[in-house]
Amino acid sequence: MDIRDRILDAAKRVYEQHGFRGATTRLIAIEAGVNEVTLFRTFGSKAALFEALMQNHVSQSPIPPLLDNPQDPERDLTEWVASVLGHMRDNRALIRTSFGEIEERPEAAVCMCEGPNCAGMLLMDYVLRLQSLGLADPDGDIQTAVAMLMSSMFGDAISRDVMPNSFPQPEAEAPQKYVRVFMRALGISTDAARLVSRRRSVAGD
Amino acid sequence: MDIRDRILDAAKRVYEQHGFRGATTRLIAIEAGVNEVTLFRTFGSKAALFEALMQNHVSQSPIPPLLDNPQDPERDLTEWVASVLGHMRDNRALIRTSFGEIEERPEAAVCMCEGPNCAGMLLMDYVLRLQSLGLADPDGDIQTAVAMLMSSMFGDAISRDVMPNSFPQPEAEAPQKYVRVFMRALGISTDAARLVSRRRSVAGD
DNA sequence: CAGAAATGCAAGTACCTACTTACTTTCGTT
DNA sequence: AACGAAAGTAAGTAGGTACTTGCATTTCTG
Repeated sequence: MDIRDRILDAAKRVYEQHGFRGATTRLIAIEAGVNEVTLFRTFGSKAALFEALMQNHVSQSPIPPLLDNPQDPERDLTEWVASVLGHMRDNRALIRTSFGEIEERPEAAVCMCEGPNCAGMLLMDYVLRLQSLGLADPDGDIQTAVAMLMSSMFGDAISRDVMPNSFPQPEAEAPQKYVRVFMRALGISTDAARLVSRRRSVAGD
Repeated sequence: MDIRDRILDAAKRVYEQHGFRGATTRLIAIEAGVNEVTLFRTFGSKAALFEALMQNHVSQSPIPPLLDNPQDPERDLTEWVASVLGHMRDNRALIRTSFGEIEERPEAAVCMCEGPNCAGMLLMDYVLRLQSLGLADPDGDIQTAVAMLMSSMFGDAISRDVMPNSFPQPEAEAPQKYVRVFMRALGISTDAARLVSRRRSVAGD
């Protein structure tokens, strides 16, 4: 592994645990198994290191999988929520730490928001498509429901380990439970889904 | 104002902005308008100061208002959500900062969770009461819906200023919107509410 | 194998940190 | 006016921080 990447990796781990101020160049160098001087020779300064770290993170953060034409909404949504929530959980320490430093270093948090922001728009589009297909109540407050589902994933990802009893159990079934409540709020019933596939197969004949 | 409280107040402000490491005793003393030595004479150490700060915060954090017997669920819930969300918003910097330091100093974050934890239980009780009164669908996933509403408030409080477009607009109407989606997910209709008041008034005759 | 580039090592700079000590000033109470 | 408690002031300690410098060592490359 490249020494640059090794330092970036170490910096991420140390940052997650100690924050920007606590992530001393000495700690990062030790964690990376390199000399502290090498760190400065490679990145120039601590600030530059963290800039590179953030760029690195966004560039290799998987774009949330797009949802193709709705077929089985519950299955599609559950799979999607599981994926997005999984990604958020994997990065919970990073999200928490950068959010905690919003006041001092907003860039990091803003950078962490890009993914969820984009994911929310995808979800919104998907539900609007459902609605225009007549598979969701025409008077449902989609915008609010989407915000709530996104917040549910956000909250689950960063708070579950602190207050586990406040979240759906078991952890693995959370995506399905969130999706079911979400669908119910928007009047997307499983029956409607079946109706569609029937309608589709008829139209396909 | 007592000098102790002045220091505690200043410490809170400085901590919100700079975190534990960044909240130097020097900065706190300047912000409080007292000498740094006075700070140490009053609290003994920086650690003790922050312990006092947290105790102070929980002690003067208003217990979320209890919900009495359900009358107009939408109005009750909206009022309650507005109050809880308002409190969370007021403390968003504190919540974010302490959550960001969970890995290093879990006490602070755990302390911030007490309120929401208790609020969630109150909400759950309320909805269970609605359900037992036949005012909510008997097969609704109350636990999940409550978790989602709590997460929605949490997310709104700490993320709205970073990604305003991802949350219901305008800000002031967010509580009502959250509650309506919540009620819909659990089959608590406004009609049901009217039904009750009618039932009540009949019973009262 | 030779030269160059990358890395390690030891030491040092200038500054910040929590915290202490010794002394002086302010101020309310008697 | 006298006393004592609470506050301020100045200085210092011991350690940590980002970052630099000079030189030895390794490692890669032609």
